[in-house]
Amino acid sequence: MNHDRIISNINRWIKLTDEEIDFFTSRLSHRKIRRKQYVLQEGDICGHYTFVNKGCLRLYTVDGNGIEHILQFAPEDYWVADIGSFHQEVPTSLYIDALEPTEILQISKPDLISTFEKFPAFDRVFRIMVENAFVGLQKRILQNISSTAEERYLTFFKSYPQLVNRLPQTQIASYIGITPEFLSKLRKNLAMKKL
Amino acid sequence: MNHDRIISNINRWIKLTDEEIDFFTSRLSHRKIRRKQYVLQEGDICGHYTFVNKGCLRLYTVDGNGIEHILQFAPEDYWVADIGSFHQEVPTSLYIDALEPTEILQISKPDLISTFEKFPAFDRVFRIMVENAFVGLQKRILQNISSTAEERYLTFFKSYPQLVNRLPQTQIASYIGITPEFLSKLRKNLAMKKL
DNA sequence: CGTCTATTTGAATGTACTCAAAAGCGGTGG
DNA sequence: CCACCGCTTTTGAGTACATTCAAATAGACG
Repeated sequence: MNHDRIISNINRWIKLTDEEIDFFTSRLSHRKIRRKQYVLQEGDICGHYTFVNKGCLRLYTVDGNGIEHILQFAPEDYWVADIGSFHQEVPTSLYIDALEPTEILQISKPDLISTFEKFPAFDRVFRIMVENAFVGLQKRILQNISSTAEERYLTFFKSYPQLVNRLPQTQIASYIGITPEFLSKLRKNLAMKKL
Repeated sequence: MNHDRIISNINRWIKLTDEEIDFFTSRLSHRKIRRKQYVLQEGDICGHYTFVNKGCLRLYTVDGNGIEHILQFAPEDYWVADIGSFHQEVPTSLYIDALEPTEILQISKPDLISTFEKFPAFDRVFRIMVENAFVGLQKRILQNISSTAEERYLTFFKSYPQLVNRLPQTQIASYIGITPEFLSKLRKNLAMKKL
């Protein structure tokens, strides 16, 4: 399996030694996920950090009315996990599944812990990764509490241009927190404004 | 200055040695902040992690219409910083100020970096702290995209019971993303339901 | 080709906001 | 101790934003 993508992903934050890279990549397992196949289901304990090499996953909940609410899309070069379930080893209330045929690399919790113990640089790598994700979530919360649905859609459009024409609109609606019907109407309005 | 609170805050995640604790606490600076005084202003580079020993801070933005949107309340035992501005050393778009007379402990970026270099355990401490904050933000996003204002208020009520009667309602409204007028109406409805 | 899902459209409804004004409340100075 | 000031909270009417439900249309996949 080719580890170029995950290595350059990590090297973006910290320059690692060959020894560190070899140790880490030797712990990775490779999996192919079919469309709609689950990587994590409600009730499971999240036992891996998952890196997407190809394809696209999503992280979401299902509420009491059966409506899905998407927390994160994870296309190529993204990490995904239920961090709370992973670290505290409690059952997750989230799902991860594939929106497309997807190839992933995973590291298990024991392997990640032993990596932290052996090479503290990885504590730093994962600290920085979470910090960046944290900042992204803060921006999203500000959007949600301060903007209309139209503004949120336009922000999504600018932030993830490669995903807009790749994902079904229902998924995008679920991510920005509106109904698919209303997103359809928003898009119609936007199209009319621009003509 | 008394460091009991911050030490027990950190020991919650990792048991530190006396040497680690002494090194860390010797780098902390103590400040008293008056009500409405700024700890961070838009345009500054966030140069410290701030721990609240007493009182209450808030982290927020001001939008183009002059409306404040609150990202975080930081009462006793909470940490607050603009993590993005801190790590990438870019000007912040956030404000931190005091809702009450407040006492804080701060560690500067150079001191935090040197702490990380000398004692890698602190990489882990701060990784775990950010992970926990991250999980909290995920829950808040799910609330925002899946719930009505009334549900969000009730969740806030359950999550921060000690803050509900301590903060002005305008601040809580700003946190859950509604107008103060509408929060007032919600509370009236809730009071009537329960009688 | 047929089936399943996604998208669009419309009417009716509910949720939340705006603006304006009144009422309540705490602190400060005379 | 009272009167006043500034700020928060409440109230109401009118409006805008977003949802629900139902049905029609369009696309995608096997």
